[in-house]
Amino acid sequence: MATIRDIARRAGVSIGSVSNYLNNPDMLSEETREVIRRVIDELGYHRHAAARSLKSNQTYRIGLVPLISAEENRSLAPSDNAFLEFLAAVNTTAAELGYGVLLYAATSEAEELPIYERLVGERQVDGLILMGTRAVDPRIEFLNERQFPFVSFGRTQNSEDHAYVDVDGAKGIADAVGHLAQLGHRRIAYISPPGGLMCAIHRWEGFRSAMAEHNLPVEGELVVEGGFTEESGQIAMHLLLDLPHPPTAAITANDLCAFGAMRALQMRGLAAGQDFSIVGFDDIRLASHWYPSLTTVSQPFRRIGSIAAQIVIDIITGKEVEHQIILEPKLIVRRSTAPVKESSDV
Amino acid sequence: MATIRDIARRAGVSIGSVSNYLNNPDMLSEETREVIRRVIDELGYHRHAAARSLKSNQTYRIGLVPLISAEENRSLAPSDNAFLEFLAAVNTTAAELGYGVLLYAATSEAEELPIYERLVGERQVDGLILMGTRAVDPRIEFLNERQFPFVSFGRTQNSEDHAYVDVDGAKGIADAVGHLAQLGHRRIAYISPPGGLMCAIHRWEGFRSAMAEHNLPVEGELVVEGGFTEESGQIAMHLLLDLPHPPTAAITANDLCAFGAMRALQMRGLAAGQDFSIVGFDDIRLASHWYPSLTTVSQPFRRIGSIAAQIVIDIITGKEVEHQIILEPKLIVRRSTAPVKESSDV
DNA sequence: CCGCTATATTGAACCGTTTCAGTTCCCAAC
DNA sequence: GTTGGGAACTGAAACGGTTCAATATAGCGG
Repeated sequence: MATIRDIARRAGVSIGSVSNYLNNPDMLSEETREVIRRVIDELGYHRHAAARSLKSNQTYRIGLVPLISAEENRSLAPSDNAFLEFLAAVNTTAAELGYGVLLYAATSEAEELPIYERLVGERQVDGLILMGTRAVDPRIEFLNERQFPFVSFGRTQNSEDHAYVDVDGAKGIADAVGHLAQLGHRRIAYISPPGGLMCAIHRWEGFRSAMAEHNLPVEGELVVEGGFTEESGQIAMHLLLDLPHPPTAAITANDLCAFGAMRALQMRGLAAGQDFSIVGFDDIRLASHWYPSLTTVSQPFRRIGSIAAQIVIDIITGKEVEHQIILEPKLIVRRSTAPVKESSDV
Repeated sequence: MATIRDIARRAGVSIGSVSNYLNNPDMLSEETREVIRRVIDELGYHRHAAARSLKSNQTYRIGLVPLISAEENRSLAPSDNAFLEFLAAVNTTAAELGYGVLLYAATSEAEELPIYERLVGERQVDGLILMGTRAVDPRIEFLNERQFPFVSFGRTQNSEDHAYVDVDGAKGIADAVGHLAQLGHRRIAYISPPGGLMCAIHRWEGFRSAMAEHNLPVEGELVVEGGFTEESGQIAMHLLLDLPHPPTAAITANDLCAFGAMRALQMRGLAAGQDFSIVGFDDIRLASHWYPSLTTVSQPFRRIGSIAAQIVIDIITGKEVEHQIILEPKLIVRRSTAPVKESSDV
């Protein structure tokens, strides 16, 4: 395969000029550029990425370490459309800016940190995008300490010292509570995201304060820790329906969880959207196609992914821009929520 | 950051020994190994990936170029769970074998080939995994010509000369036809995958021959080209229901398409699984959670992804193994198919 | 005690870029 | 006609590994 030397020889110029053609074209005269252009075309020359990286310390790659559950059950980086939308946007925006996305799978939480250490240590990527932040996140501590460029989707306890994009989960949940309150629901259950996650903390805060604002009591038995899977929603809903004095509505961890909850209702002969109101989170594509269609808090995953890629590349290239962005989610009202039925509210 | 020379100096050995420690540890005496191990631990040393690649011509990365529609409408590399499952498996298996997965988004078909040329030309990856193969696929022609390691998910017209994993789509569709025929359906519609795709050809062959086998006529008006999206299914189904003599069942391009078709039924007051039978393809997770649950041809995406990664890495490392694998799909019968209703079969 | 083999270790050369100090050339200014 | 300065171009050195021919050392039989 052709090297920069082959091009130089064939074009009758020095390797320095060829390199300049590739990196600082306006240092060359138009004639020289033209000659080099022709030879490069002729030979179908491409720069050797590794050689370039070695010398320039840039890989033009950003890394992403998804947590993939081997057994396809409860995973924090949910194996669902939300992640896919996010990834698609990251990937598209990165590609537009000339960056590839390196994926390195972790199959358990314990594997994560070593993978980050390797990616950073081997200089496989110029920057990283994290997801599923915990309140205290060892990955973020590590990257901060190493001063490695990164951005997280989600905040942490100490978010002032790193770049992030996040959705105002508190507001999203508060809107959901408001919506249900307006429909007359008083016994509103809350199926929370998995404990360690920072988003669980924000959302809980939103739930708590919105309930207070609407003068609704938060009852311990109506608060359950769920997960981002159908199964978790199903289990949680069964639990709630087994209570002596069950709720009339539930706000769930995400849309998949909501689907599971709806399934539990169905199994007991209850109709979601009639006998019981369900609110999801995420607004994945199927939410609107579900039956009944799902009322849910919409997260703009494509925008989030695009912004995350943008930010981490800005950091890499040393551009000074806003690095801490919180987007507004939006409550999408559909058919899975309805006015409370007197009968069921014993 | 520490280099191999730092390690060598500090351990009192030559750089060659350190390199051997990393690549051929049994060339060293136990004592030397021990000393080097300690120093490496102490300094948290990792090999510089680019330097390694430059000399050894190996990147320990495999590439994947998903076709991502910017406007999130009809895409060949469908933005749905099927792809995600596949990707998760590729990524997991690759990681197990020490490979990362480099994603480079294409946002249009025209962009694809140039991206492959760059990835190969710049030696960004050691091998590639393709998806959504066309009957005559320029990407495959290019890679074959360059003798670049790759495997495709899906066959082509000339599949003898490249490695692939595929599902026996013909058999899957034939099974679906058999199932519907057994339920008494005679007017079976077929909503096909997009035209250029090789899988469309195989599946069509399966449909045609299975219909013949069951002595059912294939009527032109009951065959529609669809796509891998809900929208396409909805449109196609409306088309079919507008016919003077509509079908009683339909086999669709994939599960999303089936969901769209079911939605069209619903909009006309027809109940899928009662008034009309629908068969999907893929068996994504939501198929079983849908209402009514979807009868569909199950593709083992996780196995496919895992095998694809395995094969391409085998090719890269020069291992001689079976490189052309066809997996059996499996018809999963659920509630969206039922015996034909006499009334609707005018 | 010598030569021989096997094992362990060494370090220079090389991979293909980027970078930068240095050279050449040309023209404007005095 | 000399000088100074800028634009265009050159090529050696460096990036951090891997590889391999050469060397050192140890062990052993005769």
